[in-house]
Amino acid sequence: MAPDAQISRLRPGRRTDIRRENERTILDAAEKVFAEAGFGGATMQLIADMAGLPKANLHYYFATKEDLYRKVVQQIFEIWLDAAACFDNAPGPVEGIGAYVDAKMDISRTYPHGSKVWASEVMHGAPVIQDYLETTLRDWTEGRIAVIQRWIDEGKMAPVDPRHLLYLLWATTQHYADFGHQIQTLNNGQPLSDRHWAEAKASVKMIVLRGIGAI
Amino acid sequence: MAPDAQISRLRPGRRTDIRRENERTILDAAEKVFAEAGFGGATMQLIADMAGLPKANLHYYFATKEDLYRKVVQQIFEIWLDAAACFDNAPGPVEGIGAYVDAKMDISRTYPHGSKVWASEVMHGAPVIQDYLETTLRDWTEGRIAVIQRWIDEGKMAPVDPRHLLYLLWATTQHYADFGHQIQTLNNGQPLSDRHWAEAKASVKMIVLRGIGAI
DNA sequence: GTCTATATTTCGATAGAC
DNA sequence: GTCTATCGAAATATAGAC
Repeated sequence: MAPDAQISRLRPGRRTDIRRENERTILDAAEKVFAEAGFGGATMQLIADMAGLPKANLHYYFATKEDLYRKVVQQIFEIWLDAAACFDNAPGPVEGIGAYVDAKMDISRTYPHGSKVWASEVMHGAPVIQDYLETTLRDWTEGRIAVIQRWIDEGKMAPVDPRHLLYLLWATTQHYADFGHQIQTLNNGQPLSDRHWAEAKASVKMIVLRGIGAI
Repeated sequence: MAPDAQISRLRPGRRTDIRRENERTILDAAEKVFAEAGFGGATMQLIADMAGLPKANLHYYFATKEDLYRKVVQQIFEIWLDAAACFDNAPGPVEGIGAYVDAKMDISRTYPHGSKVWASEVMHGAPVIQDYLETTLRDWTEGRIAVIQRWIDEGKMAPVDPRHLLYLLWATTQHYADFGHQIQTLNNGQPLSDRHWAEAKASVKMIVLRGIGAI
């Protein structure tokens, strides 16, 4: 009897664990390669090498290159949605938008690859996740616009267009991930330090919160 | 004698005109295809079809796919540099930054493809134009930081970090080009109208100029 | 300077032994 | 579940007639 079969009987969840582990390894490698090369520039061979697996194994876990790509895009989108919780239930813009900027900036630092894959997908016309834009993202946006409008009506901030304020927040926070290479080059080739990131967060919050008349 | 040779002798500049015309046609087509498909996703065949020329002609005017791509990236970079003129010689941030936002927003509307190609190039680590980042862009940035710092010292605006202010301006203005598809989707699938663009400009300028304490 | 035909390479995907 | 070998399609680039 093969050793694998023995272990499989001793630990019934082993087979599922292997699947989950390998899928995680492949997804992480894919996120990096898709971000660095784009969908067209990425090759299954590159992803396989990055994951340390034979190319055929990728096709065993993900039927096609597009399936794998779709999973990568979904990941970053869910991370952003989760981070938006701090936006709601906030008493006013200082707390709500301040916390949202902090969360988005942390994500840009932690998941720069995912942010780039999303940006690339949208830039190319969202061929894979157009339905997300039209349903989940649209609903989320309308909900946050309502919150901002309420703050305006309550006199907690100046009457700026909530939609363009959201665009400014998305653009600025994601810029630190998507254009991270440019920022690093302008920082003498060095990655931003903890202090740099803290300054970036503070600068963005200062300009935005004062810009909307909240402080 | 072939008709071409006749014309060539009657109008000595004809041959150069044909070259310039064809190069322009190919560059325009390439900009669009590179923006929509990325470098890896773009094919010489797609660009040739878009330009209405046989694929072999592209290789006659541009030796390789990468040569053609490099020219496209250089184009948008020069357009942005030209637009920065309004930044200098301005008496203060209201005029200088206000004009810069207007100019960058106009470019985002007029050259959305070029902006996307640039974004894609930087996101992938600037493999082709890294030297531009380290020379021209770095010099340009340092110069504008000095201008902003002078405005701060003269009490014309609040003491915000000039570097992060520039990043916010770049991110926000280019967002309307790079994420134009997302913005259009959130605008009920309709492109932004003249009125929409005017509102976007006004919103950005209002938030930024008030955010830096200039108004 | 133009264009058809093709050489050469590379990629996504699969077959089939283990 | 793993991995080697390979197929068929598609891409870049070029050769050579016109």
